[in-house]
Amino acid sequence: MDKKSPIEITLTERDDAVTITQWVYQTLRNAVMYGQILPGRALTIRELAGILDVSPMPVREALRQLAAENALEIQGNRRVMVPKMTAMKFNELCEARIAIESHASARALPYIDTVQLNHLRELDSLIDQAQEQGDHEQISILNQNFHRALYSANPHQVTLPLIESLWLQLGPFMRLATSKLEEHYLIDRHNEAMAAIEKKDAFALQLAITADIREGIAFAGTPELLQSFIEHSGQ
Amino acid sequence: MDKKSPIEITLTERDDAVTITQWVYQTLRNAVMYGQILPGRALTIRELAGILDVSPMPVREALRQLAAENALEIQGNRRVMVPKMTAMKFNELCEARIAIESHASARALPYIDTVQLNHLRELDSLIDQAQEQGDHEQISILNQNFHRALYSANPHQVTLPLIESLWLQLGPFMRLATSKLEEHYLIDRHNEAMAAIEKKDAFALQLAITADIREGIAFAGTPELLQSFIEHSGQ
DNA sequence: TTGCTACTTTTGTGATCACAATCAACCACC
DNA sequence: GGTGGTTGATTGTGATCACAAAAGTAGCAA
Repeated sequence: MDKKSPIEITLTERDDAVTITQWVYQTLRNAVMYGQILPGRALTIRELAGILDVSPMPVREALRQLAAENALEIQGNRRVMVPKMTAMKFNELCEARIAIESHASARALPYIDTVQLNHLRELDSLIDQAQEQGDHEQISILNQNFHRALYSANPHQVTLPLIESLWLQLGPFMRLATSKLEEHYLIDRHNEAMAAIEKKDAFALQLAITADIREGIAFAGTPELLQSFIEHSGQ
Repeated sequence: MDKKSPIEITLTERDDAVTITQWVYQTLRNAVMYGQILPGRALTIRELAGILDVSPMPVREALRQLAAENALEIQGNRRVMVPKMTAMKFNELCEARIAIESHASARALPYIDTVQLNHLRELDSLIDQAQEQGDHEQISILNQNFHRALYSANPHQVTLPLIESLWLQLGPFMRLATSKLEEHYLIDRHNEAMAAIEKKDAFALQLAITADIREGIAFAGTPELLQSFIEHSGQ
């Protein structure tokens, strides 16, 4: 069963209020996002079903859903795997993030009221705390929450699912990157974003978001890290 | 069985080389895109399976896949339906199209060689022909092909799936709109786009794409049409 | 007529099974 | 020893079944 590289998936408690398919979906999604599944590693339904201790059926549905979100790739031989990364693709994903997220931030700005502003402030201070403690795991999660909260202020939001798809595709490689830039992430662009929000300055907000994204992944764009992406992707 | 409004889905020949799930997926996707399924209409797996004359299993998978692409909406009571449209949401979708597609066009520009340029020219002339014949069905399809061909020139393309998701969400309402603006769609922005491509002028290309999208849906933004969207959506 | 309750039906979920396509190991043959 | 074909195991696909939750319906009471 473990002829190929073994898969270590962190299992969470299964809530009975949630369908098995949803639980499997979330579990696999996290495994992809946290880079627990090597890109290029072929996944089989029955193997995952065995690991997660469920029947193959929920796994099938979860895999198909993740494939539809571009988190997984269905090869012609109808095998499923985490897509391999290339330097160019990584760059395209980052630029796409910037284009869509800066747009989403500007579109959300008019809807931000004091309640949401306070929520953002709260997240911002939590990020500062995590930064002091050097908890990069937490920083990454809180940073996502910050962005999500910002875009979600728009009640007619339609781009968030697209953005989440991009996050999912970048996920495993972002983590690889952020673990190495610990000391580089100095400037807190969120403060700039907060200031722009308070001034209702859409352009400044877009600049802050763009800078935040670009700096968060800039060091992942160095040749040696990009090379390591490809090596990891090559299985 | 037909207590609710009946569903008329155009059935295509099923190719044996293709899995049933894929066929069901394409069939349902077209049905959504062409507005054959009324927004708000609750869909049941068994009903669709009966219409398509397949077992419930492929329908389940196809529905889940379409839901992951935001073509369908899974309600809390785990019922599935085509999402209802609102004026604000329609506007958000259009602006998202402009943001992403203009970005995608600029990103594709450097990769367009003479072969792809000729392909685009061919599509452009086909659109002109269809326009002379007043075949709006064909115009709509060819227009999509034109955009898709343009963005796909980028070999590291990552935004096309996101764009297709937006098209899918706008699909049924776009058709409602384009049927009414027959005489309005006069200026062929594709010629401008072609000129920008030949000059390798990214900014001009973005402007042309933006104008093409905005004009194609501008008349759908009139209050009365938006009202009709909501009425149709209200089932 | 209106509101609630109990019952019946329908529906989504998930497990199991059958089958054809695919993959992997193996062996014969050049 | 390397190569091509063959057999056995594995896999995805799709059908069928069982079950609990949800929706719909009928009946009764106010």
